[in-house]
Amino acid sequence: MSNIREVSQLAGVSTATVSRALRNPELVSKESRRKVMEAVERLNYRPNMLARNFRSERSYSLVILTPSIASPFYSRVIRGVELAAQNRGYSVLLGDTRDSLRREDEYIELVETRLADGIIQFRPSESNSRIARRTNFPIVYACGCADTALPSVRIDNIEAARAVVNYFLSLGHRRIAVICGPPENPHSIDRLAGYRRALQDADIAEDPDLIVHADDYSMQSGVKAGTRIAELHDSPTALFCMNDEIAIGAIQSIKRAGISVPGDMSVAGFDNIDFARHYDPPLTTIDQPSDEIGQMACNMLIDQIEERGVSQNNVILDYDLIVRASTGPAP
Amino acid sequence: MSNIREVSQLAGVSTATVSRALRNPELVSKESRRKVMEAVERLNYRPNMLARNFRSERSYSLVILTPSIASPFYSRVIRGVELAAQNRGYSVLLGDTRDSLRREDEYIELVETRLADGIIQFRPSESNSRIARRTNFPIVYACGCADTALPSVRIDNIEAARAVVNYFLSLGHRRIAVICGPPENPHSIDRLAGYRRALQDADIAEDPDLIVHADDYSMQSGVKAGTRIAELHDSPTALFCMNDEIAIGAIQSIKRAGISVPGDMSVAGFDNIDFARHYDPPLTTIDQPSDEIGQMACNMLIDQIEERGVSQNNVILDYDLIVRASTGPAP
DNA sequence: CTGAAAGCGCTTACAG
DNA sequence: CTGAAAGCGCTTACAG
Repeated sequence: MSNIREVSQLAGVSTATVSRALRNPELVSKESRRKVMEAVERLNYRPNMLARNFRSERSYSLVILTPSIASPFYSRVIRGVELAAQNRGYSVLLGDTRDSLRREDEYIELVETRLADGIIQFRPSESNSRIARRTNFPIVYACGCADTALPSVRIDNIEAARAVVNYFLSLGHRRIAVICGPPENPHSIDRLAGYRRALQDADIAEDPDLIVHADDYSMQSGVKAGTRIAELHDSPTALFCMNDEIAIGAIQSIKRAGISVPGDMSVAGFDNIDFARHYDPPLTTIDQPSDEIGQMACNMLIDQIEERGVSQNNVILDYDLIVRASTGPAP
Repeated sequence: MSNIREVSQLAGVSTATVSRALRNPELVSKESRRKVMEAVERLNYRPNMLARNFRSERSYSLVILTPSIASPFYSRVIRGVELAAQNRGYSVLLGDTRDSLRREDEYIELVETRLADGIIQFRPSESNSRIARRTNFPIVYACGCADTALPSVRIDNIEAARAVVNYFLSLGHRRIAVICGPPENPHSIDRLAGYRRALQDADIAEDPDLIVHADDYSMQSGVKAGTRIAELHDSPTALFCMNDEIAIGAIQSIKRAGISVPGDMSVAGFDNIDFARHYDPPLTTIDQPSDEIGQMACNMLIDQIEERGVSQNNVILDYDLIVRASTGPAP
């Protein structure tokens, strides 16, 4: 592998000129530039980025901290991050934490040891997080909730959940159930707040039987929670699930119990994952602008890194209620 | 930020001793170790990995080259890669190529400029690839086909496809259709070969009408291809789809056309993505050991990097035929 | 516009 | 077991 010295010798200039010709061509005469480029070409020289990064004290990479890369929703946000990062010359390091704080800590280490310039955090909660204690590095929260003062990009979960329930109400539903994620999960808390607000505004008393918590946001948990909904004595006519996977699992249980969707019960999800429109029935859901969230979070993070100032932006993007065949008028 | 010199001064030893105490503690006396650790603790010293990597000419990171991270199957393989990488002290750089050769090239640059030590390639075909021309860096193909001489981890696609068709035959089906991916796609080629072999062995003449090519491996393309299957004059009683997304899209079209699955037509997929078991009907499919493929590919790559020898291993893992409710006896 | 030179923070052969 | 010293390949203030 050739280095900058060999290039400078072949080109008959100093290493400084080679460096300038490569990084800041405008600082160098046309003639020098030509000689350097020719030498680079002949030697098939590729700069050693390990040296460059070390010298410039920048890794030009970002860590994505996510509970699971294998989530249909998050993986789309990650694509957005990655696109924006590549456009600005940054690489993306995958930090699949598998919900383990130890693993998360290991990825935060990457920033502390300079292997990454900043973090995009998908986990909505700051509690127990090492990040909560040491926020002296660039970070942006993506897809989070209102509970962070740090820069973030997200939708308004309370309003979006409220929109779903209001839509049910407009169809004449009065007994509306909800399947949340885990009780302490910030998304669950916000979306449940939206559910409650909509019911209150419609003067409908809350029925604790209609509020079910799933163990997590998986289809499997949706199956389990859906079974409980299907077994209710006084059956609801509508069901709001806090993500599409839970909705899909729940519908499976509900159909299996002989309840038709949406004939007997309307079901809505959240996120608008690719599968939503291909399920049977196609799923009414909240569309989050996943790509845009990812790109914006990434650009905000890089701005933060490059200007070395901490912006306190909390960007709230629009969601869309997508109506499909899984919901209909109250029976 | 403190550096190694400050630590050495506080500990009263040389920087060499600090370095050794941190990387090869066994080379250093217990007493020195203690002093160093104490100083590290007091200064909250974190080694500058940018310097360490530069010095040791290693980035300790790998690039994953994938057409899309937002694929339910690949994202699970990626999780496996990431787990194995973290266990061995490597980071994973995301190379979502979006099927663009220009983007793929930019990621290969990372290896050429030392920012990555090797590549895990998911794209099965080598044609048009820069990799095909410059294979002088560590690389492992994951989930590929038989067409590479380079190290790889995969299942036997021909045999797996054959197993699906043989299973259809055992249920009494004789008119068996197939929806492939794009014609030039290596997975399509292999799986179609398996389909053909099974039919030949059963002395069933091939009917070109029953072989349909989808534009890609998406559900949307499955919908389109499924429509063509549903419109066939002499309807098949079984349909093999080359991945689960196509199968899901196809089933949607088929059901919409009034054909019951599996009553009138059995449908099978490939990959066993999470949604397969939650679809309606739950999907018969080929389970690929995604996590194991990812971990093994990663470990093979790191072995290659660290031993600096190119192993020519082609590892072929077992698949499983998972029978669910989307398939049944021929009508 | 250009070059000589210092230096980024480590690691590692070498000598003791 | 330890330290002094060289050096990895760049970048960049400095002087001209």
